[in-house]
Amino acid sequence: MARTSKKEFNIDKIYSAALEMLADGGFHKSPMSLLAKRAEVSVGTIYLYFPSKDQLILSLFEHVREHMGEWVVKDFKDSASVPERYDALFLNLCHYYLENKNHFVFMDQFALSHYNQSALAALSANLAKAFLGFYQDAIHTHTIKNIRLETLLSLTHGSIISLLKKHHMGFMNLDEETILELKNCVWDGIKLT
Amino acid sequence: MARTSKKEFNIDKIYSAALEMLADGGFHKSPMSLLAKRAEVSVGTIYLYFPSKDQLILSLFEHVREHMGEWVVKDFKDSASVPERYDALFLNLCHYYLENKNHFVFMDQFALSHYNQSALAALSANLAKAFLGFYQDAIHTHTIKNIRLETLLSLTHGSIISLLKKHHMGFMNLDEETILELKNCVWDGIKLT
Amino acid sequence: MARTSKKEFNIDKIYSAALEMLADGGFHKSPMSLLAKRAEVSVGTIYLYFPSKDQLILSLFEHVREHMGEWVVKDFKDSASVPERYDALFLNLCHYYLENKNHFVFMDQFALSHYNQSALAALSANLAKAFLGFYQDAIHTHTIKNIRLETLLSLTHGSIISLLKKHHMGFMNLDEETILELKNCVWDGIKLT
Amino acid sequence: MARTSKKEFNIDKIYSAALEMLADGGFHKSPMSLLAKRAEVSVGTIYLYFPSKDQLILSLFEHVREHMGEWVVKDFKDSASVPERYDALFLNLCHYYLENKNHFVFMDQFALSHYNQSALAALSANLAKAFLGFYQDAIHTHTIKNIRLETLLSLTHGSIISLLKKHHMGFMNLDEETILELKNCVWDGIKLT
DNA sequence: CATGAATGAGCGTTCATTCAT
DNA sequence: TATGAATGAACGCTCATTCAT
Repeated sequence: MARTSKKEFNIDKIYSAALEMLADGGFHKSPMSLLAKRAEVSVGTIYLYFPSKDQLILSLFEHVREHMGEWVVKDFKDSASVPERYDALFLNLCHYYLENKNHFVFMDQFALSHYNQSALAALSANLAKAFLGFYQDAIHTHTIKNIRLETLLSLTHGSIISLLKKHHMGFMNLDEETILELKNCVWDGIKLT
Repeated sequence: MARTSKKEFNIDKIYSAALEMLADGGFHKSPMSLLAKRAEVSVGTIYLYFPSKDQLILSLFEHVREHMGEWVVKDFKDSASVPERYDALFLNLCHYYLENKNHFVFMDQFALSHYNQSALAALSANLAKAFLGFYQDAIHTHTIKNIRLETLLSLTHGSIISLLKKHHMGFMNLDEETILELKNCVWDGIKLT
Repeated sequence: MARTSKKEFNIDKIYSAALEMLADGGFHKSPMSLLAKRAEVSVGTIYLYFPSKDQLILSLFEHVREHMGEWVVKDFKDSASVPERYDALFLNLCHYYLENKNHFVFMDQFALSHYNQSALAALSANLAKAFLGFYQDAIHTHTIKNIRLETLLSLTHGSIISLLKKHHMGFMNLDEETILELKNCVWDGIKLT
Repeated sequence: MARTSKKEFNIDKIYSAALEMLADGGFHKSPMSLLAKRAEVSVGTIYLYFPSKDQLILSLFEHVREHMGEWVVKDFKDSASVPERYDALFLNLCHYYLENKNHFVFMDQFALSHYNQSALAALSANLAKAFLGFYQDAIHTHTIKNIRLETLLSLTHGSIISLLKKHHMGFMNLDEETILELKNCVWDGIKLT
């Protein structure tokens, strides 16, 4: 227990420090030595838990993906109506990215660039399942247009990410009203009559 | 004149080589020595024209922005109707990104991360003017909803970029039909009645 | 007693593992952590018995020297004739090195480079005594030429080591016939008519 | 010419410094940074000429082998008698190793260990040719015993190396008389009648 | 103007050694 | 005693930048 706690504690410190550091300075300007300093462990300790910097990034990606997946589908009910599920997914995603700036910046810059493998790969199993469930029901019940999955994902995720980037980069202040504005526009864009 | 031509010729070779190289391997794996080799100039020559690698990236960003601005508003008429102008902007943007993979990858990975300064900064004066003109007319004539500029930009650019990323990363093949699908959805999302 | 046994048992395991490891990969590629794993003890345990890696090598050298000394002069009789003693020393040495590859590689690569101190230091007290006894008798009885001790040692040991290196490195297969060939040549080279 | 000279000058400085450094401290304790300091060039410069530390060692081995090969067969005449050629090879080899301590230590510790490939690989083409020519003539004219090539090489090289190691490690002082003593013993060991 | 050899700070990674348990 | 997680100095190597030619 003490062992496990210590190990998990260290890994958590490393993850947190990595997210902060990468949000601060990007992949370059983020040497392992600085990460060690920020995480308050030695460089050697990082290599005790991760075989390389690349693997650390990969593990961090999976860590964030899981964290995001759990958070976003919290209170999400498969039995809810399509519009309710759309609202839940859209708003939860926005709020998650809004409240977890470091996660957002990391996912945007690293995970979604060359570590990623497919369109849905950035979503955890939970989240992908919720999204696909919503999508199939919505199409099947003629609630939304029968468009390609990629189009739908780009419409929602793409616009959300774009808006949050503006917010986190300080070009604008993203308030709840604007979030709803975007959500309604996207909904109007995909709904059937 | 001959001098100027030589200089401009070299700078063009450097820009082209940089875009290729960065699309190939990202910012790391792109040393100045390799750029020099690809551009068929010496390292020293690059430093004659650009004071540092960072400044080169910045200049490249402006170069691409201008190029894109000129291309996208080609044949664009301020006097056309709002829907026509929407179609022109949307489709031109899509086609430009589709046919200029290196520009897209560069703008997405580099320009929009550290180097950018404001929401519209990624658009050239030409393009920003065309977009704002369209936007004001569209609002004023009650053709589209009166939403924030940022929301509108994220809806269009954000979803376009998201979809093109999927295409250029090889997760999907983006055909004309899908482009139209996206364009229509976005339009349905922003149009008034 | 049980304590001592445990300690000696551990030290033996460490020595064996070290010889294997060093023969496998040389001094580099032989971290203490790997040694600990191979010896099935913890790193800390090794440092209980040896103050440093260098000291461990030194102790290992002495261990091997003693082992070799005991083995080579087994059945060696000071009362035997000079040629008989020559044969015994020469052949025993060859067979020892032949059958103990790890010892040979270690003595050749490590012990004889930095850690050694004198010409005879590589020989255990036993072996040095046997060799010097043979040498003095042989000179005194005019059985061999009156040459310098170092010349004699280099003739025998040097050529034996050279041949065994070829064998253990896989450049040749050292059979009994070749050993005898070498032994006879050396003998012809040092004997007095 | 100036370019070539500068390059060759640097490479020579690197080779010399490497030989000194390796003789001083072995492969470990010989970091590239120290080599750079000793060679009075920067680390980067070394990597300009050699792709890696291992390749540098390999190139150095070939450099020394060629140098040795040229030196040892200087004044060597294929037409000389077998005993004359034996004397020349034996004594030249001894004198070369005697006067080039760093070369000797390097060849003994590195080249002959795991960078080497075969029994004759440590000899340059020149030297190998001279040696094999001598050997074949000597066997064919019944001047020396018909023994395996490896045995012969180990008798000569092995004993020479062993004796020179004692000298260069400071255990003895190798004078001309002792060299002749060894040469004669080996000759007596291999000659026919 | 143009070159590219030379530089050296800085990187990712290893591993001998320590020490809290 | 015995452990092995933790340490950080030191390594091999890269690459943005400079400057003699």
